[in-house]
Amino acid sequence: MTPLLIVILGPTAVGKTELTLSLAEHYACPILNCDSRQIYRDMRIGTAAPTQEQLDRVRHYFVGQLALNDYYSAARYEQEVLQLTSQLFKTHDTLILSGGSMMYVDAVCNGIDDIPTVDKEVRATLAERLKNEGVDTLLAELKLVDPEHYDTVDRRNAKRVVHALEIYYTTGKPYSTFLTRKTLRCGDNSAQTADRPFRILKIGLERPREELFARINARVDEMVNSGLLHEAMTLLPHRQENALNTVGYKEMFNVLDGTWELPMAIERIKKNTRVYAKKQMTWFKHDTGITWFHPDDRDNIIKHINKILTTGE
RNA sequence: GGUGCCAUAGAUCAGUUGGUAGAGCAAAGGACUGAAAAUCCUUGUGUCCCCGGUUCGAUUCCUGGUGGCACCA
Repeated sequence: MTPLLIVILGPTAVGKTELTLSLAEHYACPILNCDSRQIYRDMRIGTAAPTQEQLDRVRHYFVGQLALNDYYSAARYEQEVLQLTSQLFKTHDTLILSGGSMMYVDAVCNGIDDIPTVDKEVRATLAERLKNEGVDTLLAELKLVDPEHYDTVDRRNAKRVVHALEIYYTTGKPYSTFLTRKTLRCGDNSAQTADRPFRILKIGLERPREELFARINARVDEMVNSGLLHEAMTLLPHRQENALNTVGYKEMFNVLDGTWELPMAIERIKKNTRVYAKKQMTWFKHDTGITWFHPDDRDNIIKHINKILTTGE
């Protein structure tokens, strides 16, 4: 029988953590967390990472294992997950991957093109040039070195323009030559599905918007009560790290700077979290391979999984 | 009870020297290939409080009403 990777996904605060724990206990399997921020140490409160008590209940991977200045990416996550699953499937028929980082989910389920990692110095140089010369100069340069990508790139998005140049200056080859799939996103008709030595079952969790937003607001209040501001204070020296370019911390840094009052920051965290949840739903909406459930509908979720399990191949 | 000020988008307000309106915020929609909780794009019709008057035409001016705020009794 081909092993099964159960992927639990959905917007932030929908209730993935609790349901996933419950499923992991039911199927006696570990959890592969799929969250680009919970994977860092020292950001526990603001990322709503699994608590110590939850970590004790079920073996977790990809939680709190990176330092704030460690480089990471969706591609690296894909590799590490594939490596880990090849080990874990020796002793488990079923594994659970759970999280809301859209690109990470798709990298695992769908694969991601093989693009080199950007050279550190190239990145620094281009960041400096963007600051001094502006996007237009870099855009003109991209047009010269990679006209194909120039045609399709979002030219208002400096980050994309810069990245294409980073790849060009790192490898000497145009960025577009590394792209073999039309799109990354799952569910797109043009998307290729990666060839994996396991089956993938995608379960989406959703709630009515008002219900989800109420949970987000409540969770932010909880974070604040649990010491989010203090956590942000301890992280302040590392604020320039990408890991901390994250909802919850950005706003609290403003409070610590004295530019915002705390209530203002709390409102903005709630708002920005709602916006993030909306972006996640927009992304996942396209994926026709997802079966959607309410997080409270545990029995039907298990029924659904069992049906897939018993069909074997 | 008297006097003054205010009444316009979800809330806060701008504005139209009379030709039926607009900002920031909130909200909504979308894109997405090694930094993705990132980054970027798009979207503002609403009895301009109500009845009447003046006017070719009133949200704008005038009378009266209603509601709110302030001050005086």
